[in-house]
Amino acid sequence: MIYLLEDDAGIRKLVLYTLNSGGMTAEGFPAPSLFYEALAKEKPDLVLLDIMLPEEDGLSVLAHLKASPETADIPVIILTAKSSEFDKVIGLDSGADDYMTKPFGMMELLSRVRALLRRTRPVGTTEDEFRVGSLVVSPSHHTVEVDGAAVTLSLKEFKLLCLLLEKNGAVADRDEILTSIWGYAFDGESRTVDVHIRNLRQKLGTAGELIETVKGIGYKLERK
Amino acid sequence: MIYLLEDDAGIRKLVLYTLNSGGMTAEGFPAPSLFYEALAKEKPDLVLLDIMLPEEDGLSVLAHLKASPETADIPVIILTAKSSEFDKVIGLDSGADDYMTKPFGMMELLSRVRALLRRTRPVGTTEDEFRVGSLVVSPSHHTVEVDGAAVTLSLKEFKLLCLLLEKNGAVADRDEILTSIWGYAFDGESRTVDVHIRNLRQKLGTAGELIETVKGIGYKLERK
DNA sequence: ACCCCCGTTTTACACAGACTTAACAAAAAT
DNA sequence: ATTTTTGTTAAGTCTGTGTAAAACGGGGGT
Repeated sequence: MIYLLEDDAGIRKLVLYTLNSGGMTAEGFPAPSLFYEALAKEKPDLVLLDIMLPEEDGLSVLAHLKASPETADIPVIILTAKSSEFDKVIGLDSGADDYMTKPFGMMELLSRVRALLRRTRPVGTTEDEFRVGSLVVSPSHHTVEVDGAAVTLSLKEFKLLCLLLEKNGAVADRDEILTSIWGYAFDGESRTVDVHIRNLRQKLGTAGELIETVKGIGYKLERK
Repeated sequence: MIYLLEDDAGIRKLVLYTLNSGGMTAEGFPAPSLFYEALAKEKPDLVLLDIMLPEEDGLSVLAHLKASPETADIPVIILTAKSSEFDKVIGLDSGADDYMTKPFGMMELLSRVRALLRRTRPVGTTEDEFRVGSLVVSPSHHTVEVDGAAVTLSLKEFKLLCLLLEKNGAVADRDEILTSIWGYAFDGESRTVDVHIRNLRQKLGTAGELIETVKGIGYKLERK
């Protein structure tokens, strides 16, 4: 299911028609309020987001999506009439996965949607679940268990944990962690990463010992 | 490492400068032949590919990349002056991961390159591992084994060992070691390198004997 | 509009271990 | 034998990480 948030009825109709013709199911919303309503009921696999909206700015909607662990993983393609480079960068850095400048062609839209779905949902990968020792993590559900007990993590902590898990035992160096989770390089030194690692280790309890420090490089999570 | 295949020297210089400033290593090639040559030696993490090229069409180069299993996984961003929708679809459907139309801004380029590397990195889990005698070293995991037993090395020791392994039996002279690991040339004489070599040999135990001193030059690690 | 709460970032500092240095011994080269 | 280069040791310095606590900032509730 693909959600489209776009106030222009003409574009909305056209895009929905294109996506449906392409074998996907899509639903359109003219305003954020309706979009949020639908979002509460069912989480889409992908969101097409217009930046210029009546009630609320599209980037604000994006921020909302990324703020909640429930929806942070949903890939987003930004649609915009502004084509200035600044907006593009802002869009990409705020968590969007792709963007398109109006007017865009329907074939290109299909290509990009397909490409993004392909990237985020690799073929037949339903088992999105990491198991390491007593630790069980499900990125799609945003849940973490240690010895069967649920653990609540903040967004950054969760992302950090997922990054380490994805590395499959390899070391994630500080730069990689920063650019991957924070999206940019800190200027000076900062204890930010350490603090989050510490909080993670603490919250994970016994499983926290799985996170190993590699001095001078970064951190890794031993796959056992 | 990022490879850039682009015939325009001005753009090439600009892009390389941007990428390097952004903390990435990049190398540029004006023609496919040189690109292929480099490709045979080292596979890049990402390729920026101009469509309009002298010798060979860029899409043809892309097809070559996708045809070989060795290089099919390398993400590609297409650079083009044409902006027709048709070309975009062609580009994306032929296996490119992203697409930029000239003239593009350098900040946008950085954003896209970073985004793409972020997406593709966890997938291409390159299992790199050196095996020499009883010694097993994995740079990405920062682990060292001798006769099956884990050995803990400090950062400098580990880098030193990796350097020697990468030389594949050839001698690493002191200057090379210093500039490669310490990043500069010492002014006066110092026993720093010797001390680290000694610690390495000691920590590696029996495998320490693999490190040979080449008097007047440096050190080498015999590949068996 | 205000305040509070919580996630996040910053600041500051202690500490362990890594790194460098110096001094001397040993080995190889001349 | 003398010089040059490398090995070894131990001491001192320094860098990077852990940790606590305070500052920050946005969102939700009152």
